[in-house]
Amino acid sequence: MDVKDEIRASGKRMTRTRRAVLSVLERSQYPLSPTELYAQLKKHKVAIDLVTVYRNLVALKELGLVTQLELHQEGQVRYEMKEGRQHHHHIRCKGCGRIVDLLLCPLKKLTAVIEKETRFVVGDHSLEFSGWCPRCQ
Amino acid sequence: MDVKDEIRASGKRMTRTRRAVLSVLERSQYPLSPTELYAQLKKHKVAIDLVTVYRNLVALKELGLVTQLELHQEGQVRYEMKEGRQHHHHIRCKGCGRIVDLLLCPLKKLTAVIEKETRFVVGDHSLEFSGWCPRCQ
DNA sequence: TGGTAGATGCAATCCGCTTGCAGTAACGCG
DNA sequence: CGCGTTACTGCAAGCGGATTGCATCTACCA
Repeated sequence: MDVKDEIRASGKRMTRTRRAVLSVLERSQYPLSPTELYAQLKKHKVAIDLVTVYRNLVALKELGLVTQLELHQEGQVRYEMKEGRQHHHHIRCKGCGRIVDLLLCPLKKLTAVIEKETRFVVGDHSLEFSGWCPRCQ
Repeated sequence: MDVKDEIRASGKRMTRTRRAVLSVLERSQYPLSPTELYAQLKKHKVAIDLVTVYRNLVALKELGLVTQLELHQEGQVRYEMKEGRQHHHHIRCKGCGRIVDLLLCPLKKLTAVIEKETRFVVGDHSLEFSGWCPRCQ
């Protein structure tokens, strides 16, 4: 089942703007904020309103096609395609803002420990690093 | 050196409102958002403006007396007293919003791995869990 | 190809947080 | 103890990210 079918199957529609939003997200090397995504769309001459970008991101998140993340002390959210990529975290440079994927997650074992200790049922976790990238050091 | 001396030593002053802000933070069992802190102060009949709460939190953070944290998907920051407490993380209930301390941090070793892998110099990290507390399950 | 319900654009609004500025008060010094 | 410096406060206004209401448009299936 491709993306269009997945969207249709949920009763949503594959529109011109939705296609454009997906296309920019797919091409991006790093997670985009709604504003950055909007800017990209404008650069590609796509006629779209910022509100529509927000609403599409919500819809795609509900469908499980994109992941929403909040980087440490950024004060805004970011989105990236989920599509086949495994669970991972990020590190962000305090100098230039560059964001890099971390392909590790040390938290699987930890979840069991936490559930035992707190009697919570653990759902999500958020783990983000910040620091200084090679160029900004 | 007590809190008042620390404040004075940095050229700042121990004012009526700052004392009140510290007092509420010291008594709280969990990290408070600026708005929650403001509400507490009002409840205790302290005459203070929300802006002053914000400015005091910034000042206390600069002094290293309080820690600012951002819980996963909350869209606001929280503050807690640092005072003698060791580095820790939190878990928040998606049902009732209750916040509980986790007295562990599995990330000391991980930092070295990340620095080697990415060539970043790792500064801060943020690790927050959410889930369902015993009562809300 | 027409009907209908999801999607869009625009304007307005919300909410957390910050800034500018004039007036107030903490506190070290004489 | 009172004075002056300067940090602090309150009020109003502003800002940026995100959301909502509503009239209009359009995807898409019968």
